[in-house]
Amino acid sequence: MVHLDYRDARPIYAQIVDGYREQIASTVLQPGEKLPSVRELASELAINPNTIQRAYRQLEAEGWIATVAGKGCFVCGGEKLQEQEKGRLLLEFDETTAALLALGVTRGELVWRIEKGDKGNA
Amino acid sequence: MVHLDYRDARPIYAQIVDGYREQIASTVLQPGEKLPSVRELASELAINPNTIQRAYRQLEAEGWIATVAGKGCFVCGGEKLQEQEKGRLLLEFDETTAALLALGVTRGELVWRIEKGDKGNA
Amino acid sequence: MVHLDYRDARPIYAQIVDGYREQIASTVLQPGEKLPSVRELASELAINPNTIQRAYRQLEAEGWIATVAGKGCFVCGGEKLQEQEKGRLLLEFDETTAALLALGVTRGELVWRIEKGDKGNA
Amino acid sequence: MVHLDYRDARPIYAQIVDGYREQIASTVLQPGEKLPSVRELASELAINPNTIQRAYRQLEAEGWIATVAGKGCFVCGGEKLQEQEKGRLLLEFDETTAALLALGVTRGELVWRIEKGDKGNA
DNA sequence: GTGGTCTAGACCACG
DNA sequence: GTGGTCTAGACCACA
Repeated sequence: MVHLDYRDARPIYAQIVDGYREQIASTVLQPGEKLPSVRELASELAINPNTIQRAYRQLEAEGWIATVAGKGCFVCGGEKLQEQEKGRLLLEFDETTAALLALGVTRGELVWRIEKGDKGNA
Repeated sequence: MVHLDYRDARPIYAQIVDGYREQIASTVLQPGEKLPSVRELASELAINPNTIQRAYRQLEAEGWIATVAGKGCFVCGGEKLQEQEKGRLLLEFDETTAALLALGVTRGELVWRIEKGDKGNA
Repeated sequence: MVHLDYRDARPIYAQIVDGYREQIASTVLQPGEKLPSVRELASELAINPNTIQRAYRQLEAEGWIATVAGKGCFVCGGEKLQEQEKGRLLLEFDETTAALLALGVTRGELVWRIEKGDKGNA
Repeated sequence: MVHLDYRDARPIYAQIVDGYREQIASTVLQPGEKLPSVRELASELAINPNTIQRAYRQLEAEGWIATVAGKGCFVCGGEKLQEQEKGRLLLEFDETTAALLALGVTRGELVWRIEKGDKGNA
């Protein structure tokens, strides 16, 4: 499922796209898995089916999912996409790191923040 | 100065806000320093003065600058704001880190990316 | 609705902000209630939609309302905001009280002014 | 003296006017007392003499001070003005009280806030 | 000269 | 139809 926030600056359809993109990229949703149908998700989120459809259309255009007429939408097995997403995130990682260093945060503190989750996340 | 990218999804005024926020947060712009006047920056960037004014208004609302009518806009000396910004960046750092780990990037690689700049920035 | 006074020193947008802030703080406007649309209010008050939009933007920045693009602006359920507003008013109350005492008004008279409305408001 | 705050929304001259008005109304400055000269105050506050002059002009127009050419500016003995100011403050007091009651503050708490300063201020 | 306000009207994204 | 952005240009108060 996806979490909607009406106070978020992003339009609803974009929140859905972002939500699924992240879940697919991180393999929370496995390749081949079926997404909820347009009507189903629309009624669950209490929003217009058109909005869902637009989100699915974009996810398909980006290659994250494939829609099979009459059957539903399924997660693609996209290694290339994961690579692309990884590249984007690494860039963001480097930028954030640089900004934090400029603010006086030490490399040691950043390393510590990476290591600290070690116990909980395997 | 600030770099505008018309292909960027963010509206112009937001690009200006983000640009100056970053420069102030990283002390590239020192407290007390004067920002270009509304009209000046507008003509340099070839956009409407209203757009600049909107950006400056938001920077003031966020506490980054103080605007003195008839004199100009000046960078605030904001330790508190830097703390705030640092918190925001650390949050982003953690989120990006989590997403990368979920994608199979190892902690070691992230740590390496942090250390690698060590020679250049000391 | 909001009352505009062109003889007021405050700019129009500020009068609108103050008017709605007061109504929301005093729960005359209940959380979830919809504010008039930008164009609607603009035509009712016979002023430019941009001016309304600026007022709404500020109300949102202060956390009083949430605006949903394409749907409208809605009053937030803000207990925290009411607390904030209460603090602001108490400060103003103390300052006014101090000034009146300095002018020779007795504490008894001020207390009387507070009690006098007792019949009407329970 | 008067306290200036460049981050205050009010223009500088207005801050000066408000500051002196308050001090005269509360008899911190006694009738007949001499105000600092335009040049003197201007250099103390490190602002343009024109700004001081404008403030003094307005204070004179409102009847709080009288300027004697070649001698200086002096506080008027203005009972009528104090009455006027008292009326304005009482109105503000009533409005603030009403707003606080609407927010659920009890009359008892307001009365307490009035009485509490009783020891310190005689 | 500075910033602040406001108008008039355009175009866009969203639902 | 909704709000969001931007332009063009006016007038004002202030320093």
